[in-house]
Amino acid sequence: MDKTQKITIKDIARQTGLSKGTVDRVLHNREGVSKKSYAKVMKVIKDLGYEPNIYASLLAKHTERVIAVILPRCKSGEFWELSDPGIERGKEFAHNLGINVRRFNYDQYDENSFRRACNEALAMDPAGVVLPPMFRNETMIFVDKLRDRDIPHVYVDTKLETNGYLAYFGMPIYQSGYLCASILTDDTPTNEVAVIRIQRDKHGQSDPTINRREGFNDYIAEHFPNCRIHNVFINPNRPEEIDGILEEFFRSNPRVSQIAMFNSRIYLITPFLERHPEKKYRVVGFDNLAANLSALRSGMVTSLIAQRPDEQFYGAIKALTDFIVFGKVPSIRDNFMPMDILTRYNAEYY
Amino acid sequence: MDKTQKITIKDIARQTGLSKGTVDRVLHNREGVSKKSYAKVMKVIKDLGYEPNIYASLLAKHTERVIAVILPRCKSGEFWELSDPGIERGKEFAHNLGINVRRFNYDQYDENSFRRACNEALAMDPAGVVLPPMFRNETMIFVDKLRDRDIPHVYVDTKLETNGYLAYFGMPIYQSGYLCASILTDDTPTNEVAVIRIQRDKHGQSDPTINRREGFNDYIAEHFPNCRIHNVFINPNRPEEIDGILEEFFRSNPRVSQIAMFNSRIYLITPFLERHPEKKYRVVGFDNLAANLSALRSGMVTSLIAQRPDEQFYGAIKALTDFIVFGKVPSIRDNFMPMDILTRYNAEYY
DNA sequence: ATTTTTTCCGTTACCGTGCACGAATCGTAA
DNA sequence: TTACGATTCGTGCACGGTAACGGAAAAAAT
Repeated sequence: MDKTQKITIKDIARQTGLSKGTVDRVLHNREGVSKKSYAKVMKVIKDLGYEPNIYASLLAKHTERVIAVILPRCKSGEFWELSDPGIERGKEFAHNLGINVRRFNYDQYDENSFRRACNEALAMDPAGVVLPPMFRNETMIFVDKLRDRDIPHVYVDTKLETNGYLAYFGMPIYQSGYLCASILTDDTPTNEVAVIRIQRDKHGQSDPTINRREGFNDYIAEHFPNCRIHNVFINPNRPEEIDGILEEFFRSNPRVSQIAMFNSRIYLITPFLERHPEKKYRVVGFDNLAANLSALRSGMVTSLIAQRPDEQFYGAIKALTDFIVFGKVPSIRDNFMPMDILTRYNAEYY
Repeated sequence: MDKTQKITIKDIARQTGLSKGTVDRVLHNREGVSKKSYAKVMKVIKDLGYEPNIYASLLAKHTERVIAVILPRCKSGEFWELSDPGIERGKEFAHNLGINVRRFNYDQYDENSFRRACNEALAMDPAGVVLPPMFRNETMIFVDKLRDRDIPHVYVDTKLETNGYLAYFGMPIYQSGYLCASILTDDTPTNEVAVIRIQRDKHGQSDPTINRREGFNDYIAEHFPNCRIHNVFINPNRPEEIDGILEEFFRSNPRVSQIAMFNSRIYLITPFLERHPEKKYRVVGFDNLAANLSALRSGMVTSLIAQRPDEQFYGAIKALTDFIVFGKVPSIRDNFMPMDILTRYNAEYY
């Protein structure tokens, strides 16, 4: 308890017969301290269990420190917007400890714009960086620069298998696919399922849905080896085509009644679903976008699996702040967020 | 941004032609300030957008402030233990803002012990109190005393319909029953379900399972009006009887294959379930106790609905701290936690 | 008008750290 | 021994706010 008066630098100075200036030098590993004094101070610090007073420290130190958060520009209704509240909470947390959080946005389909955002962040000489590694190569280059300058960084969403990162906050992607399959089939015998996929020209971006699909396929293979998985491709840039494709597919495969989608755009198929309420499709998608939630509420979508992007960013900023201010290395390096199962009956509380 | 130098009380003193002492008095509503000066200071504070520096404040203020958390003694493996990590996180948060969190425990079946804990807390002259209102009457009396002393309090878990509380953090209990029914039936036609209930001599305690049962019954009535709900009573204090009761019931009701339980003790029936793996019961319970989780992993329990008791306490302590330190009144007074649906495939990430 | 009381306000000494400045001490070479 | 640079260390102010102390001004009482 705090019954005993808190130990201060002055106490240590007195105990060692040195001055607070010297104690301060030891505490910050600054040069100009003899080995003997250094050892003496360290010993007393340990014996007395000294803990610095952060208020006093923050008050006396007037360097502006900033954490850079580099992420795709949040378009309204899209995935990255979900991380917003988490960033705000992180900002508040960091602010209480004297650190500003600044965001650097880029176009998630434009590698150059990503590079620009990174450089912009670097120019601020940040005390730490949070980013999802959207473009593999550019991220590697950027992270190397950070390492040169001793700037810690934390990955969110996905991570790179480099080992310089301080922490990672994301979802267990493979398992999310596995979970998706278990919900879709509800563990009851299943012969055919449809997976709606998105046709896209690759840009060297990391694509978490690949991993997720593996988990899905594995679950199906393990539990229902005879189940057939149909792949249906749609193109979000040609919304007018989608309905036709779906109509066509489900007309020729009338026995398929379970539908999954591995990205956040399950809402794309709701118009189709709404035209076939009698079919009672079982539909599982990902992420609690507003459009997805409304499909959930109306009963078109059965379940959504949500990954708390906000918690990811909050966790990342908090971990970075703790490291910068207190020197605390995160006890867990790879942090997996819970996968929330949302149905129409619990969605409104998320 | 913080480009412009932060406004300090010295700035305000200069602007108003008064001294920092007076400004300080105004800021804390202390007496001894003329109306004229008061108004002048308030105006300048507003004009310049002054925000106090909490570090300096915390540093200069040497009063020990404490938040009292009054809750049942956490027995290992029982419900209240789940709130522990949340209290710890809250403690850390509060600590960063110069507030200590102290717990006061009592026996959850003993009203006198609850009263003693309350008085003990009161004797510390706390700056705020967090408590689940376990005993209605005693809580009312206690809360009245708090109000007399202007001590804010926050309810967790359940709330009383008094209106003196600062905030409430809990789960939507009725809806949790509704959700439970929807998961148990998976929206497919159902004729019979079993609800395992606990026989207990009432002690004037609040019993959230009543409300939950209502939600459950309503869902069933709305969706499957012909479904029969069997009530099976067991007594946790006579564990040796439980198996016999269950065997007996399910022998005479062989068509019942869906089981729900509204308290946190679904684990009580796993021995029975394990002896009948061929029946493939669909089982839904509440709360992620260690014992429940292991039943989930082994496949005996289908789903658990968890209510994040830790988040409740964290939220409560945070809200109280924000109120005490910054005077912030919570933007949302009644805060409902998400109801997490846990299955064997996502449970390990909670 | 003078004294007493009350109201109002400025001054000042902190709180615990950070850091710049300059002084003391040490080692080494002339 | 003296001189001189390099180390090592102590001193003191600053950070922004708090609150006790006591003095000045205003109001009330004599």
